[in-house]
Amino acid sequence: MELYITTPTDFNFKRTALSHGWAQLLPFEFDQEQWKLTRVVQVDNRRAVTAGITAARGSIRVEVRDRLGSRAMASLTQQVKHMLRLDDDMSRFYSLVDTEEHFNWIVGAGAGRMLRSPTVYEDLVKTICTTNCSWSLTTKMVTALVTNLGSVTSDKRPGFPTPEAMAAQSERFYRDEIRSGYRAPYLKELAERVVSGDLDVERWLSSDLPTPELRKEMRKVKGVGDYAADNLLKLIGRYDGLALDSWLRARFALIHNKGRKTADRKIERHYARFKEWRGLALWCDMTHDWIEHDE
DNA sequence: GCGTCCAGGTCTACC
DNA sequence: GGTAGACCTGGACGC
Repeated sequence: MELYITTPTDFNFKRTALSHGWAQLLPFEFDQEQWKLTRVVQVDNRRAVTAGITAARGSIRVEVRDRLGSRAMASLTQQVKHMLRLDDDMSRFYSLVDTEEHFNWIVGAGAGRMLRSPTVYEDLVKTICTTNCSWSLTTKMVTALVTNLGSVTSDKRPGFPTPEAMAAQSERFYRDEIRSGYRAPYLKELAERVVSGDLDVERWLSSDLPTPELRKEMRKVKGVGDYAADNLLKLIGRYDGLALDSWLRARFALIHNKGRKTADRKIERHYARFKEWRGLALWCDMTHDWIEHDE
């Protein structure tokens, strides 16, 4: 069965799907030939389904092979909208960048929506798996988590593991099977805190806390430092932080400083005029050429 | 094939 | 508040 979700006029499916590396991490998969995003989605407590997501005229087409009831369909719709950020209001960001020659392509391209997972928990685990390692190791860790612990759909695709499934594993499991190294105790502790109710990371999405305070909350999670917290803030829709990592620093140096190493403060000054949108302005600036032809 | 070096963020101890 | 060293893995490199 299939469903169609109307998209905002400024939405660009390609730019969103490939906004950052998340589409390469299970249980996301991206087929660049067909421009199809595949994602395993947990539609209720018992069932996960595979959703094939493609762009249609003025909407998103979501295809599932399973028959779903109305509640499961509503859950699927809500999660797809969340992942693609269809409810995000980009108008303030667009009005800010539209006045600048170097940035106004963002408006025309409909860029700026960063793909995210259905849950903050998944984004948090994945972010921890991006720290202090190569992208190939991140991919290995996430693949191992999903294939070892994810519940399986009717077409045998594993979803992202629940906090309960992760909390039930030993630290040794995370070291030996997931290859997460020193992150092993962090991942186990995080899952245990979420299961016990000590930590409710989903509430970060609707938190009233000012961003610096929320950032402090995030940094209390073991394994979450400056970069990881800023990255998570971006994924929940707060773009005050730049989330500078080695790739971004090198990329900025290449584009704006003739390849010379650049101090973080100089990068911060470069985007300061975008105020609470500076992290998004930076990200769009650095990924402009990821899509050859915008539509 | 083996050993060594290095990159990559965060944590902890220390000043 | 700032800094140094440890943490751990995989890739690059030299032998």
